[in-house]
Amino acid sequence: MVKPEGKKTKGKQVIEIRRIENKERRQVTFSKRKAGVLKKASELSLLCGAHAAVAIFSKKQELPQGGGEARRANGGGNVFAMGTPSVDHVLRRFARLPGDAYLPALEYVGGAAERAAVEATVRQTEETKERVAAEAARMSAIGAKVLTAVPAGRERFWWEADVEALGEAELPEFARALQRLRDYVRRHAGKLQPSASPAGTDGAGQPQASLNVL
Amino acid sequence: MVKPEGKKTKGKQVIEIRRIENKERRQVTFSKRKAGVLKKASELSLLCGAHAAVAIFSKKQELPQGGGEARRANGGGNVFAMGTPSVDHVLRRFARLPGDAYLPALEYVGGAAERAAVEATVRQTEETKERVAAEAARMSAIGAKVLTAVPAGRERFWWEADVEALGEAELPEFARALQRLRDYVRRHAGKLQPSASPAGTDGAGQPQASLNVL
DNA sequence: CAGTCTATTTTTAGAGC
DNA sequence: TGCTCTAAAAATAGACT
Repeated sequence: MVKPEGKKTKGKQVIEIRRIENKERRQVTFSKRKAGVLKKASELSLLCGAHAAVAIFSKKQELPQGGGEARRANGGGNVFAMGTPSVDHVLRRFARLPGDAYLPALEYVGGAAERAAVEATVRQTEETKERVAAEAARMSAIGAKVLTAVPAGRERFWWEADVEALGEAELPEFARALQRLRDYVRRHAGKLQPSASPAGTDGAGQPQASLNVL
Repeated sequence: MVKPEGKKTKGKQVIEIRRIENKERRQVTFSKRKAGVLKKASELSLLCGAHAAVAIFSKKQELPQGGGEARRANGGGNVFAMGTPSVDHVLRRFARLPGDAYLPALEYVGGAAERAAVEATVRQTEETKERVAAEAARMSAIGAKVLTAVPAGRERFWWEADVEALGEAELPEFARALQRLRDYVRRHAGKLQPSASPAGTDGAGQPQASLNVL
């Protein structure tokens, strides 16, 4: 009988599903599982033709009672990721876009179409901010909003602003703005009679683009 | 030697990650994997203390070129789910809230806190719509937006309105509203100097609640 | 559809590069 | 952080209830 020579590793161990206190282990687990969730989500999307989006922030947005400046300074560390419609797992390889400077810690996982669109627009920089915005708006419901919570820093588009920080500083006014939009939607959602589209003066650019975003 | 008696099942089979054509199989897989993704996401959130949100729509939002009415009529079939911060897997059991009538096809997976808040407000019905809205706004960046894309029907709050349908019908005006909000954010995001919070007249309700939502 | 029950396929904890 | 490797834990395709 050959001596078993012992197992090389202990293999996957059972762990309780509760906050991992060891910072290092937590970080490793975060990376691994983040990838896992994204993969699963994209597979679900692909397999069942369903819209799916995932957003993951590396650290809880605790809002340390007004540490805005500090937060913005420390690099944000706001990891983030999102996926939409179908998505080939391979796309996850494209963590960074060419116009990387604009999308720092952003891990992009999206439909090839959206991704290409964003990438293209990003290249055109400044003058196309509006178009990028429109593009983002056309993305999945979550997608757009998510793009809104990218870590802060300079040279970002509005939709990349750190909404967190903004919330801390401009909460009152921002809340009011949000309220306005809310009211607006509530008002129109009520009499939502799919009549012929008012064929009005749109501001989005693309004609009947599907605006499935708030 | 005992006759193996043959295996009872073929066990998990390998499947290609591409759209499952068989509608039935697709539906089953959807259910199973949806649960899987949600679980994974909540575990990641719990294990690493990260904000995580998942949104899954049962059917791709293809927007059949103006089938608004039809879409709203056929029950939408718009399954949806979202998760935030921590989340005990058990919470997924609470697929339906007491005030179920208001949250039909909504599968809720969220922090105990948020969930409780929403549940409570939902119970107070009509007169508390505003509070529910505020609550939603206080949820994770994605959360709020997601709540916005719930399947259509009657007796829903604005944030449950079928933004898809709305987009088709009111696109122009809606786009303008969105644009306004956009401009607003862009304008203030620029001079984002984390000064002392203006301590102004908020409209959200809870004092320094973290408004990490667009 | 939501569970149940296998037999397998996947994912991943742990340790190291 | 990103990979690699291994062994064991989880997820899940398929078939049924």
